[in-house]
Amino acid sequence: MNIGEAAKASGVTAKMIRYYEETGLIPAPGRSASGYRTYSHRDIQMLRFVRRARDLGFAMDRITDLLALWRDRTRASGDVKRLALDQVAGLQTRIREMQEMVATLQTLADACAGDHHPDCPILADLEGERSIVHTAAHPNGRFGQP
Amino acid sequence: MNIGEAAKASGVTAKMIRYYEETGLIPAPGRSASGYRTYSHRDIQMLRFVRRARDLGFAMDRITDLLALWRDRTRASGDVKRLALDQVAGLQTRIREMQEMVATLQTLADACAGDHHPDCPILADLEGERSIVHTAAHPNGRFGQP
DNA sequence: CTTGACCTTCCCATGATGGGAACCCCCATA
DNA sequence: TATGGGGGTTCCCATCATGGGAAGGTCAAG
Repeated sequence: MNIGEAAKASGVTAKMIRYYEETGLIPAPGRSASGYRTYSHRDIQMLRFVRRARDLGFAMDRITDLLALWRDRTRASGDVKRLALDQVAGLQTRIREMQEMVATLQTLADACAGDHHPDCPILADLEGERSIVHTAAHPNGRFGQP
Repeated sequence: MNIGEAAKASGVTAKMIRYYEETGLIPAPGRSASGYRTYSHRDIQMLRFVRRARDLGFAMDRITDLLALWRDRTRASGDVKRLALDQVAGLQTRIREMQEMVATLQTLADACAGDHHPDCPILADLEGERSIVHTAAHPNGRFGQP
């Protein structure tokens, strides 16, 4: 299977497949005589695996861990489950942060007439000395991994 | 006010203040004789504004719009409110996506013994032909703006 | 043999942020 | 007055996951 077919079969673009290989997330596949990458059924499984893990919001380094467990026939399912539950916890944290944003925005919007007049509590709050905006610490980048 | 004080007063790092200026989000401030940037009270208000808007998850180009309305004394508060409610809608979409991920992960984790045995429905699902993972289209990047 | 669809590598860009180097400026204190 | 420390300035590089595109090689069908 060439990279294009592998991409179609796995849902990972050819570009991304090469990138994952370059960064060591996945091993380099075999090559045809003319230098084309060739992918086995197992490789497709692996690519699908990565794709799905991404769809669950896992960061790349977590996927590295998941793949290691996937390949390890002597793994403990408890290790996999822990990664999954950690991910749940991380997602829930970010969900909570966004829900706070929604609540704040909704409060501000409720206080705003929303007509043709210029007076606007939303802008007033954003510019002011004191504000209801929860100016939390966002340690990793902005909102976490994805 | 030099950039360091402006940073402290606004909660935006000096690095970010320069970056916002470079990208045109905020206008270039005055300079002292020796080339130091000097910030007025109004500038501090503006930086705080940007900071808070970021804390509410607004993308930079939306903040550009918000700043334009902020400066425009003939704005209609309805325009501001619309931006706020759009942001609420966007956040809610992303929240829903993440809640789906949580639900999927939780389902998989519940099916996993989580013991020392290698058998793991989580890994099995991720690698398999069919999966319960909702492989949605994530058009903008991964999970939307921030 | 040509054509078009594929593959290869290489470089560049994104958005928001941080790190750091090399250099300049200002003020207080010895 | 000299010096030191804590500012400031610009410039470059890195991140993370992804896409775009150029320049050139390969393959299969017509």
